[in-house]
Amino acid sequence: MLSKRTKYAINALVYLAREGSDGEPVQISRVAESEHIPRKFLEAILLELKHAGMLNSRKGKTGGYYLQKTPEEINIADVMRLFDGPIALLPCVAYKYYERCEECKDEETCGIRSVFSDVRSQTVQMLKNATLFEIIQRSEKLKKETKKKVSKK
Amino acid sequence: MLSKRTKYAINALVYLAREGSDGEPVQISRVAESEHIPRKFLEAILLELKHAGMLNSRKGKTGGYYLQKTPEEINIADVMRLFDGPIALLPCVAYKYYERCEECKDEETCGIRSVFSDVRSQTVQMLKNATLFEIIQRSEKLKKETKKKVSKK
DNA sequence: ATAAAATCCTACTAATTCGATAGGAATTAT
DNA sequence: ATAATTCCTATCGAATTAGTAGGATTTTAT
Repeated sequence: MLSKRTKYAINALVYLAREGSDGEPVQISRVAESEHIPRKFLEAILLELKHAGMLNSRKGKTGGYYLQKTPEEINIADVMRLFDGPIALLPCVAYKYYERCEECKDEETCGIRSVFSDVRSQTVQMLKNATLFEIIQRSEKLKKETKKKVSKK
Repeated sequence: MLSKRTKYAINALVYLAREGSDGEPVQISRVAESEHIPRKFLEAILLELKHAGMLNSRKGKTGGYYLQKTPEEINIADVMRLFDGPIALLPCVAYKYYERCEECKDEETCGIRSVFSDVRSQTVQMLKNATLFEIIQRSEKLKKETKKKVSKK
């Protein structure tokens, strides 16, 4: 399961992609209140997203956070890796975080590894495609469908 | 990432599927040594697999563990759920372990949920197909391919 | 200049989970 | 009987997670 850090990060990013589309910075406390995230905790999360190059900030009185990249460029895979580490379920099939399985006899012919390698590929592909843009699009599509349902009743 | 419990469980199950194909029980210590799993830790794991109906055991002098189901019937999804809980990355898209996301405003139109719902479906499908039988088959196929490579050199 | 308001940074903490061990009870073949 | 095995409960140390505290730093507005 995703850690709360990652969940909060995704929600904050989506919020910033929506609210801060004019380029004006949004204050931490606004994001925290709107998305129901503990203020101080969010502070640390946004800072880490900034260090990772996804966000930028302005300090001081009119300060706040805003996207450093476009919503098309920021994807869930990168956010997950940042906070939760590898997406792979086994270290021996991880890409950035590769590590040999201690107990493994022959990595090349391991059937378990073969299975989890496939799972990783599929998952990473889907999460790379899941950009902030894609998420917002999906949600808008779902809202339209809900409206239809309601008006039919 | 998988917990060590789950990794050990999968390795032990594959071992039992291979070694215990005659139906004779295999001792814990044999599995532990062969798969490099701490003996006492493995004891608890096998017991849990028994309680879940995947293994059975014989007590006493000639005792040990053996598969309760066929290798085609035991799959990785069930093993993972047993030790690590839900396969879903968000509680709101889990099947057996469903829980609402506290901070979520509208589950029905949540773009994040939509993405992770797709990821879950794909992952579960792959892991359900990953039976002990499938794993052993894959490993044998890989061994053949390795032989070819070696003999070519 | 100064005060106000924001981000930035370090350190700490309580609770939970994880991996593993210890010790003995129950069971069974010889 | 006894030897060898599974079964069961309790415990432990280390790591991780979620969150808090407090103040340093930076910037704007007056």
